[in-house]
Amino acid sequence: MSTIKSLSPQIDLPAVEHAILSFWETQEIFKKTISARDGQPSWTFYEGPPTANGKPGTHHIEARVFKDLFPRYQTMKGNQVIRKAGWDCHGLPVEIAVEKQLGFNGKGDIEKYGIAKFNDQCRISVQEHVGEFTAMTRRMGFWVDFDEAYWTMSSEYVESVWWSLQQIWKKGLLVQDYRVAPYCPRCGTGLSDHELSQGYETIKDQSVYVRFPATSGKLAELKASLLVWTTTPWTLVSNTAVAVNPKIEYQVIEIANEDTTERLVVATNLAAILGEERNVIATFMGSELEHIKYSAPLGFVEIPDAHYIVLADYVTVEDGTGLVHQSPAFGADDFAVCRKYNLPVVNPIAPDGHFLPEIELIGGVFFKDADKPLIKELKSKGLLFLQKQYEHSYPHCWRCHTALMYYAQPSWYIRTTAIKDALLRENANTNWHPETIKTGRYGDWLNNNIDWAISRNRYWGTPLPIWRCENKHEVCVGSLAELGELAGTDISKSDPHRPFVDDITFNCADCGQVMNRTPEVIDCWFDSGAMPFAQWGYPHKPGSVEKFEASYPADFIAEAIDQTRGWFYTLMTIGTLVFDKSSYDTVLCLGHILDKDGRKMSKHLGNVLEPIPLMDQHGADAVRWYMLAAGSPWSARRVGHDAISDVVRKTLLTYWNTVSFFTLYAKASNFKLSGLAANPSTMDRWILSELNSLVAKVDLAYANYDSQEAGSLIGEFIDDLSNWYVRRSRRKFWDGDSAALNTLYHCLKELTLVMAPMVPFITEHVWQEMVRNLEPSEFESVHLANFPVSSSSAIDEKLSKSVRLSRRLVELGRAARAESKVKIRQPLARALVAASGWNEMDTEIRSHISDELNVIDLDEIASAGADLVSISVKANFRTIGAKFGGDVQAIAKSINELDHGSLVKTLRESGSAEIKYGAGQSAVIDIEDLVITETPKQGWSVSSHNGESVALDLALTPELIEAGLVREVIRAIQEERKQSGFDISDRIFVKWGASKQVTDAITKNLELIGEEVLATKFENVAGKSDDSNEMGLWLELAKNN
RNA sequence: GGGCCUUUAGCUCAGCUUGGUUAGAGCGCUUCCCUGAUAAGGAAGAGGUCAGUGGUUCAAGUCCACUAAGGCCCA
Repeated sequence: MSTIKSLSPQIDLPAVEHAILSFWETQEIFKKTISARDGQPSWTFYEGPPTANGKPGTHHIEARVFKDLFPRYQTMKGNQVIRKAGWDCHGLPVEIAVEKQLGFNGKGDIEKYGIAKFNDQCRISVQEHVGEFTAMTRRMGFWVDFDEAYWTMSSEYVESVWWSLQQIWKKGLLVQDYRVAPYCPRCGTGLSDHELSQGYETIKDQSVYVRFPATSGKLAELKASLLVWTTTPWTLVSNTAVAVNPKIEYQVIEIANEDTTERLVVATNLAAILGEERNVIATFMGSELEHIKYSAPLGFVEIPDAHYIVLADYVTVEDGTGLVHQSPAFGADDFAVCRKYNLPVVNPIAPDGHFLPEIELIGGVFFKDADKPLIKELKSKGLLFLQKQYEHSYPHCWRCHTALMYYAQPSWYIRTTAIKDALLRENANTNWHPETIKTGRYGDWLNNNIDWAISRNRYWGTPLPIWRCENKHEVCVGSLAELGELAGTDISKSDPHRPFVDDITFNCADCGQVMNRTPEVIDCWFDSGAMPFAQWGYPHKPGSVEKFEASYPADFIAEAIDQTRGWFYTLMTIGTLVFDKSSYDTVLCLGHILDKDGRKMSKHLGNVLEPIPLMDQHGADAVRWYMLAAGSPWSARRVGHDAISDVVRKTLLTYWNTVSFFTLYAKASNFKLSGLAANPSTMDRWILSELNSLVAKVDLAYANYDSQEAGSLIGEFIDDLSNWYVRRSRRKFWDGDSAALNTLYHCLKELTLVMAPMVPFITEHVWQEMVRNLEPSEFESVHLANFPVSSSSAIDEKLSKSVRLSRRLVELGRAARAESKVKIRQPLARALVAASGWNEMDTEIRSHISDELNVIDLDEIASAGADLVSISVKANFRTIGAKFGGDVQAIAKSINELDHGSLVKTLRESGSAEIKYGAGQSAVIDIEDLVITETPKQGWSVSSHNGESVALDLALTPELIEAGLVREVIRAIQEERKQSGFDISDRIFVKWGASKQVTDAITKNLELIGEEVLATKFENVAGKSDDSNEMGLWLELAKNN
């Protein structure tokens, strides 16, 4: 039998965590948690790969904490949980980081530098940042297998992605089309809608109201000008038409303009913008205006056969003028409308976002910068009617923050609209947390689904594996081997990236022409969405088919809410496209992490909390607990030092100190582990009941992915254990009571197991230092152990209720004490209690109340005699309301007017009473319909709440006063013991002196005092006293072992 | 412009599903108490128009409608 280690209450959590980290590492605990479950059911989790394009931030901890908790829990429940790390390597974010590093400014620079060299730099950059993510991940205790990590840039991953694209292509769902799409002129690429959704920013633009003089038809006869509103003046250069809604009414209105008058055409509902003084000259329906010509606002570009009114249903009268300027190259609606009228698509802007150099005035100017000179030009031409600042949210590139333009361009699409029904079906089968996302944010998104624009005109990404000849014959390739076969060379060891793959050509099987690869790479969101199969190199890599099939779909994924249209979408969509089945069952959708003032963390604001320093200051456990249990995981949460140190003080240290307390007394009494007592005391039964219900409830909470509930249950139990069970059982621990120590040990051990998935470090420390110290044969690590099983027979609801009542009564008694100004150390003769449930209360529980309140007797208030007690009652609205509905107020009034004492007497004797109220009505009530408050009439200090009262008898006798003095003396000696740093089991020699009254009290009670303070020898030193305390008590202590 | 979320003490948040007459907790502050583990624990106090308006109801922080502010998502 090993001796028990006494653990200091002082603990340096971060230091302990570092020790635990190396223990896990050297003993390979993580690997063992997986190999120990060989042959057990598997529980699948997919790691959403972080984009390795920058430093990890505190917000990265959030999702990773959840991604760690549930796998740890499932492992303890006996499942095998494979956790493969992953890295999202491709895409614009990486390219942009490298561009910045190399001082580039656009695609031209990259091509000059060379795509091969550029992509090498991207590869290097990814590897650098992966190191920082690994360090953070390791420090926070997120167990994920880095050795087997998948990299989206690896050949096997790219080939797997190619295979899936080929599947989609074979179904006819991967096609090229021309469309107006959001386009970043700086990055030179289109953006997908889910990328777009990340970059809206509220900006102020100049909106302009411009006159387009009509040149034909009725409007020309009336000498009217169309009044057109736009928030993008730069698109006026390529104005092609003006759209009106055929079903909306328009007016020609004459207004005074300085010395003259002018006539303008606007929608009737929007005429107010022309001011109060206006004359309506004519009224037309939009449909009557079709084909009326107008003179183009700026004549910078030739647009033949254009500049007339077209009809479009999408035009509204919500803002502007009801006349919408059309520039088909820069708006999806415009494009569709102009195509219908066979109008030309004229685009004066180069792919780099600058106006073509030959254009007058604004040639070579960046599109956004052209607004100012164009407005000036319109003004000087007398076309500008009104200019107004307009605040709106406008899409920006999610990485480089350049304002996007809608731009007609060839693009590859995945026809996700074709599988919309399947997506809705899969979503319906998905378990969302929180539930509202399923039909809300995400469901809406699916319902309004549009095709996925998947191609990017960039460099560092999975190349689109499509080869075409000049006759537009197409081949989609599914692997390097397949490509090699077509090209007639072995390229299985080649890099599948640009530029090498671009060089591979072969002849078309149909027409014999040379086939070249289409130059685009794909949206990197496709890469990450393909991870369920691509992480295994499916289906090319040997063994991948089995691994994939065993792990699809995932039981569980978790990310922050911004992934609803990112990873959550691509994962589900690719799964459904390729396998007709979504790739996950349960998804946890977390709120964002904000700074302590509720702002986003960003470098500009300087409010970023660096994750590793944060964890080294407070401990990773504290940060984890905060993320999991403080506030709702679904809503945005504020993180600051105060909130986290609160977790340490309140939860972690209280837990640790209870452990430390146990070891201290276990050691002092040579504790032997002997299991739970056959006949436990009431207090032991109570805490074991609480423990078993804790285990059951936490088990359920974890199974439901509710870490907040688990945290609050654990927090309550720690409080019960430390601040009631231990506090109330202290004397038993001093006495080395084996049953109590065994109970406490059992509670701490199971608590440790229950907490282990949330706070893996401190629980491992307790496991090693306490559990394995007492039970060397226990599991090597707490994380290899099994989750405890709740015994329902140990749960005693009545007892639990009774103890809760006793704690409320103690609270009331303390309040009464404070009120009366009689210190708790001064014993009182008795207290009277009124509370329903009092009669059923166990004597042991009652004794805790009298102990806590330091009263000798505790009685039911009724025993004080009716004449000493005053009774007041209030209607219990909840029950009376349910029975009598609308009459409740009248009944309450009648109850109030009755004699309360006799009403309660009647109810207690006969069980019911008739209340007359209103105009001769009556109601029969029972005792439950009243809230009864009983208080002694005088000479008592009383405190009541919700019908429960505690009254203290304040009368003091000489005996009580003496007992009070003795307790003061004991307390003073204890304090002195503590100051002197004696061990808790040291026996002492007390030299003392005091005032006359106190000397008498001490002399009479030497034996009692000696027992309490472990004094084996006393000496009253004549003439010694200390005036610094009320008792004049002077003490000198020495060891007397 | 549309949708969703939030708004309760100086601060952070419960409570709202199922309406009930003294609206809670933690942090902070003041005063006090208690202490053979504790960085703890306890009591009292100050601090609330439960964002606003209207409605339903005997009764609204809670249900309904509208409004405002903030946030998120979308156009």
